[in-house]
Amino acid sequence: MAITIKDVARIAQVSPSTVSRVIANNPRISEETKRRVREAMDELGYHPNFQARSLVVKSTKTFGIIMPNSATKVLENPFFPEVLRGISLVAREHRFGIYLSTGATQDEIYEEVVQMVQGRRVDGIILLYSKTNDRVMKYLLDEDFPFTVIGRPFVNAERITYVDNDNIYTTKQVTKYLIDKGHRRISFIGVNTEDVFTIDRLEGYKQALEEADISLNEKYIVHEMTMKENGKQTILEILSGHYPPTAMVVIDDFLAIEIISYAEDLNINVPDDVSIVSFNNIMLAKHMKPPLTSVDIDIFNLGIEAANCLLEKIQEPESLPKRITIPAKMIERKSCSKIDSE
Amino acid sequence: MAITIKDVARIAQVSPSTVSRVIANNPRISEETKRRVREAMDELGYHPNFQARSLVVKSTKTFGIIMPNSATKVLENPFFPEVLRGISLVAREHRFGIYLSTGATQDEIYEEVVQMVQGRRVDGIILLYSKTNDRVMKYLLDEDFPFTVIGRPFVNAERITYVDNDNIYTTKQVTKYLIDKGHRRISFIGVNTEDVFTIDRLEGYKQALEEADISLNEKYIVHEMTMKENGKQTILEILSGHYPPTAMVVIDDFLAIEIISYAEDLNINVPDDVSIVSFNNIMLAKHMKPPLTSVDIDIFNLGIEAANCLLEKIQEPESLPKRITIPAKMIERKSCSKIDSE
DNA sequence: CTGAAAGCGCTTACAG
DNA sequence: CTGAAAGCGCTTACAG
Repeated sequence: MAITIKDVARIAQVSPSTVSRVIANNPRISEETKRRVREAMDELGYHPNFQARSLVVKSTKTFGIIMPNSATKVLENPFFPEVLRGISLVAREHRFGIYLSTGATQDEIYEEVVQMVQGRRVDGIILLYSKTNDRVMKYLLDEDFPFTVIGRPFVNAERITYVDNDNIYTTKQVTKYLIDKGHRRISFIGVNTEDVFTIDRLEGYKQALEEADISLNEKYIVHEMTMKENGKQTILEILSGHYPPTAMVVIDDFLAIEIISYAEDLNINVPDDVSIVSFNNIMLAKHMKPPLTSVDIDIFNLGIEAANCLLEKIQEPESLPKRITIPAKMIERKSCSKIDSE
Repeated sequence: MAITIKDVARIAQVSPSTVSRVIANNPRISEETKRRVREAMDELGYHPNFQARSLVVKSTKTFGIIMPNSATKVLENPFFPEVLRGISLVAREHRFGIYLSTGATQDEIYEEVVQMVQGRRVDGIILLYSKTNDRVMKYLLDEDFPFTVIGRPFVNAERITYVDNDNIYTTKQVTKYLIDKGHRRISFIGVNTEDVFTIDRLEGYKQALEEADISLNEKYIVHEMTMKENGKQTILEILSGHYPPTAMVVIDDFLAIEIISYAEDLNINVPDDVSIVSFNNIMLAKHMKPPLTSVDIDIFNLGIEAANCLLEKIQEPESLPKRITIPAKMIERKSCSKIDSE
């Protein structure tokens, strides 16, 4: 059996309450007693039982982290480890633990969240994604449970604390960058009508086109799904069709790399024939051929700020919802080229 | 205040013990009573308090996962998300939760582990790495706490349940593959004397050379550290020196990609001038230029088996330690070429 | 088939 | 400055 507070009390010749107080470093306990109790704790190798403590103080000192859908391969995307690194950093500083969701479907995830909050397993929750239609967010809001989201909530944003890049603005800038290089036939690849960041980026792209008086060509917009199902074929068609795009803004570096390899199969060169900008600026981006021009969205800081906000929510449940915007920055490398106006 | 078993009892007009029994679906409770209690639970939206339950049944239904050093960027390596995906799968099936370490240094990690086990936060632990000198493993062994490691324990392997590839054998095969293609000047890049899998791979490499009567050239072996500190320079020197290697076995795909990009700067072509095999077979491997020949070590299964073993350890603490070997398989692509014997 | 009681390992008013 | 008692929300012998 594990060592309890009673064992320590017996050895130190004090009551359990006193032991509890020296653990909390209560100033009303004499130094002499503290010394004796601590000695006993060391001698026995005592460590407080966490469950018992949580039960009475009603705080678990742990963050619940909800990932999107762990079943699919989305996780190979470096977003996840990097955001976790940020969250870990602040968790560690405040001696919080991390409890991770395991759900594979939206329903499983929902069930898990309910258990986390009702079962008092965690003090607050960080949602690592934002979808257009999400029961989880609604539930958390209804329960008035402390939570924070990474990404822009599609509804009720004004009542939710979240941290995000300004995806509309950033993508508008990126698209402009392409336009300034002379491109007018620009494709957008990787929308997913369920993922809000994707919708925002598409919006930014559209705004840039509009400002430049370039009319929108629906054929230039390709959905993430069609890339997954039939990526190669799709790229082949778009690139070898009539009026092929001369530039692409691509939802993430992974997809960009995939596209580059398909283009190559067609003897289409990046950046000479098509320019590509993408998002995330993964470690490998600079080692690609060509080195990728990519937007660094500062995932690490997204994680840090989300955790900080959650901490605040937990400590001051009445604090107002807030939005934190993490600056994104395009890192210019060699995947885009100038084009002569036609 | 949250709803407790007492509230349910009151509404259903039974005692708390009875409510507890219907939660456990105890067969001795009449169907009629069960119905009434369940109705009350639904009506109130009751969910059991997890801490309270854990406290009495002395089981938390959660796995503790210990990552190496979350401070560094190691996590951008897709190993981590993929192994987690495997672990999640079995956790979910058995309704276990996942509690993640956050420590940034070896000391922090050690402290966390002690807290996890002494504080009874988890029922068992999965170590995601194996180092040559690891207090954590020793501690777990001394405490006789259920745990499993991914990787070969450097000491006490016979007393520890672990899952691993056969890194020695696999690397021997891979090196042979290069030798069979006519290479004799083969470099090994990415050893780290602290990481056991790295040591094993080096050993496999050495064995293959020995069998082929190729004498070992220490200059061909480069440490992970020197790659981190001075990677480009190192590769430049090795490749443009006297007797440059014509092939390299590289510890992982990331490093391989980096090396390929340095080689390119020197106008050294992969695979024409140097052949490269690496490990992990990341998603991107097939889209590289050239497509990478890489060993698929089946990280997903490593995770699944580690979790299964841990489950077994938890359920039958007296079960004997065992070793599970996950087959690895080289995926041949285009980063290696034949060479004429000199 | 069901209830009253004790207990899991802590914390925290209350009292002195 | 310290202790005895009650209680956090459950489970589980014990008894009937």
